[in-house]
Amino acid sequence: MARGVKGAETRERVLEIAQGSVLAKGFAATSIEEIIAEAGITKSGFFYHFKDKNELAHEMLARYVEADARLLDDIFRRADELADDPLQAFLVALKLLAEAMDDLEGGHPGCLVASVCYQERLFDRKVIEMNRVAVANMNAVFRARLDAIVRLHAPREPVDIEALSEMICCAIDGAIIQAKVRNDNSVLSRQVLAYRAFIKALFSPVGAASLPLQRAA
Amino acid sequence: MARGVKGAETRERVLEIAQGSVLAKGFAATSIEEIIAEAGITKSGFFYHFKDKNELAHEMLARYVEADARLLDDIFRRADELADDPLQAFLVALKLLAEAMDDLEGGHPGCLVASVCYQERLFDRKVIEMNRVAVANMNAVFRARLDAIVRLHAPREPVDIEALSEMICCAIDGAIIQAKVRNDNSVLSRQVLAYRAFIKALFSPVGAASLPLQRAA
DNA sequence: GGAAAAACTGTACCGCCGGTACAGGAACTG
DNA sequence: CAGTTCCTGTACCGGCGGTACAGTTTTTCC
Repeated sequence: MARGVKGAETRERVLEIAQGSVLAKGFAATSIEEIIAEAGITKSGFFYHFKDKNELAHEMLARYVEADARLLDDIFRRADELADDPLQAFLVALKLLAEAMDDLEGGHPGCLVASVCYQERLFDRKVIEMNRVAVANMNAVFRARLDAIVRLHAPREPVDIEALSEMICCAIDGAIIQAKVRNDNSVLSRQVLAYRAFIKALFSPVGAASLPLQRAA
Repeated sequence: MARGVKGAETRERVLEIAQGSVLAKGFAATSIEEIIAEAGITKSGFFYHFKDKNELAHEMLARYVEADARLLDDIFRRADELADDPLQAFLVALKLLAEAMDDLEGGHPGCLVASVCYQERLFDRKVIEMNRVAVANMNAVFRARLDAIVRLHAPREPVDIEALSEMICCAIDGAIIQAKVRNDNSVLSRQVLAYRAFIKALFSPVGAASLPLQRAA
């Protein structure tokens, strides 16, 4: 059962190709024949790695979710190195996140979580549940940061931390959609920075530095 | 060529069924056979109304976009009746929007614009372009409102009106995704109200009434 | 009320593709 | 060289989108 390295490479290649196709056409329209053609393997080879299309979906989402969580983790870790105060670290992290969004060549390819949720009837409970947990974890990360902030900084106004925690994921998923529909890659970082401005306005002491909401261009 | 009323009813029924299926499974997985079974017509009947599946997609999106635009228009018209000042009218409209979101039985069924954008390779240019125009128009409506506001009210902080205009659509589309994934119908109105709080904080004079960000429950 | 148009039904068929099954072979690994 | 991993080749099934077309019922409108 010891997995070799070559098999893992093929799996990874297939998953990457499948993900691209799913984000562009949806899961049902993503044909196995097309995947194997691009991956340079045969149908039998595909079914050696995945027992059916459901398993492909499962592994694909698991891979995506893990990569996404790692990315966020890296950003917050880096932000913690750069700032001591929770609020400052959060603001730094959001800036790093915005920069990461801007660095995406050809725009963000799309959020698999969103894609799955708009095709939920196609997937089994395992996949749906994985999606739910992924979003919950994502929210929890931001929630923990905001909880830490309110412990040290009184908000200018009474504030619903849950709404604020959800808001960034909403903004990102919504911004990906706007970016794709309008073919404008700048939406993503702009919306992250808008959220950042909201946070800054809420928690910075009155009379502090002005919001960086003004657009560069 | 005089279109009868019965034909229009059947078309409408088919489009409604198709939309539900597309939002739950995606376009490719939405089989014509399933639609006609639910609509109580035959395959021949379907192809009498739509020359192919592409035409179904086109009419479905057109219908959705029109309904959405009308809904927004109604809300703003009502808000204009209730308030004279652009800022107050905008805040009223957002509250009405949040209430409308809360009144949806069984949660929001999903945004067809988002669904289409996550399956763009399935549709022809006409459909893609319709999607683009729909989002652009939506943004323009909010943009016009915000422009009117800034003409009368100086924002507390320098502000990127474009980011702010996009933000509400991003929030809504993102909130629909979160609501679906987490099976929590409260996300939508909460995010609309969070956006409203942001607007209020930005444009209300310093020292004004506190934000209604605190959650009721 | 009757003609014309609209709104379908019924049947038969094609081709593509997802999916399955299974036998066999190459390639890496110890 | 033996055993496992990693595939290939072939054959086949069923479902579905889509087409074609003749016939039938229902609605509309004069």
